[in-house]
Amino acid sequence: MSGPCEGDAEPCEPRWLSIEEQHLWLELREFASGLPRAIDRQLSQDSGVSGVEYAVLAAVSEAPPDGVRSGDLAALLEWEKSRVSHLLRRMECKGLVTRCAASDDGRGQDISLTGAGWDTVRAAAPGHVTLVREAIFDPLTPEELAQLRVSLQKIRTAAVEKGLW
Amino acid sequence: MSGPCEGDAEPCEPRWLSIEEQHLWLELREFASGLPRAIDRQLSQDSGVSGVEYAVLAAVSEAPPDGVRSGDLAALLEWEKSRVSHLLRRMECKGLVTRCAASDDGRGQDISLTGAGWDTVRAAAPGHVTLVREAIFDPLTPEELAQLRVSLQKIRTAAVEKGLW
DNA sequence: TTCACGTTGTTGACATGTCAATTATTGCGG
DNA sequence: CCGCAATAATTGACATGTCAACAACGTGAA
Repeated sequence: MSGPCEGDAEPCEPRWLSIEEQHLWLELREFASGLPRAIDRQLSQDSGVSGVEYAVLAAVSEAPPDGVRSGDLAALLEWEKSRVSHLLRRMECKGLVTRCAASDDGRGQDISLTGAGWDTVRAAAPGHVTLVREAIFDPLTPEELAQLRVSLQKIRTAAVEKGLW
Repeated sequence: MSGPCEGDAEPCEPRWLSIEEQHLWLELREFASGLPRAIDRQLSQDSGVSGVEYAVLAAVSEAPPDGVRSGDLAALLEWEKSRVSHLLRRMECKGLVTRCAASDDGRGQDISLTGAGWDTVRAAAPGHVTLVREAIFDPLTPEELAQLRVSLQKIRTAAVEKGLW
């Protein structure tokens, strides 16, 4: 990241990262890969579900009781529709969710939690919240938390505006 | 995350997340999944390499010219050894890196960049740095950047201490 | 030397994600 | 009613990551 054309003459337009910037950048990448990994480990060890499975269970559990559309789930989670579809099929095989044809739209599928699905979220939620609290909220002061949220929002907003993200 | 046992009587030990906390948590997860995705898109569109491939190319390019050990690479990137191994095999097939038996240790493999590998990093680096700058460093003030790094470090340190991460 | 053990790295089976079709249905203009 | 573009979701091929087993090599003590 210090730039493989440091000494070049011609197109040295890009402003390479300083040492400080490199450190922050490294920290960000380790965070982005480490956080999902930590969540995954805790959930699979303690509750037998992966992080993505828990995300679906949690999302469906907070939806109206008559079920959610697969597409809405994909939009909510910001995932590919096919990813949701594959995952739902596997979760249906495990008996965590059910898919039944939507009443109003013949194309749609209404997703709901099974009894086992509810049991699993309820069993997994406390440990998950505890992990999140210990890892994120406890180590930082309220001011730091507020600032963190602002910074992340700025980053994401800027990226969306520029077509990245 | 608001807690699926809100009204329970017995084991309501976990401190559920407030609305504010839920928002930050959502922002963090979207960040953790969106950042790698943005990097991946930019790199594959502009340079024909995936984000992970670029990470390896960059890491090897900054190593001593006689090559790096596969294990050191895995440690540096905080990846599984087998992940590095699989990826290196694919990158060798594409002609980006070479693996030759280490001179001192018969088990080791010294990884080096091929000419095409060097060409690829050099071509990809400017666009990559520009993306990082536009997405991360430009939208935030120096104070915000410094605070961001501190916060991320605190989070990671605390998580490592507690055996999470 | 020799043998047990730790280290280095690879492999294969499997879980998961992405992308490009494909299917089925809806809604709408003619 | 018919045709046809848009929508909802699935499917299959493929890329990638994980995990556990394995093979090959080094190291040190008996």
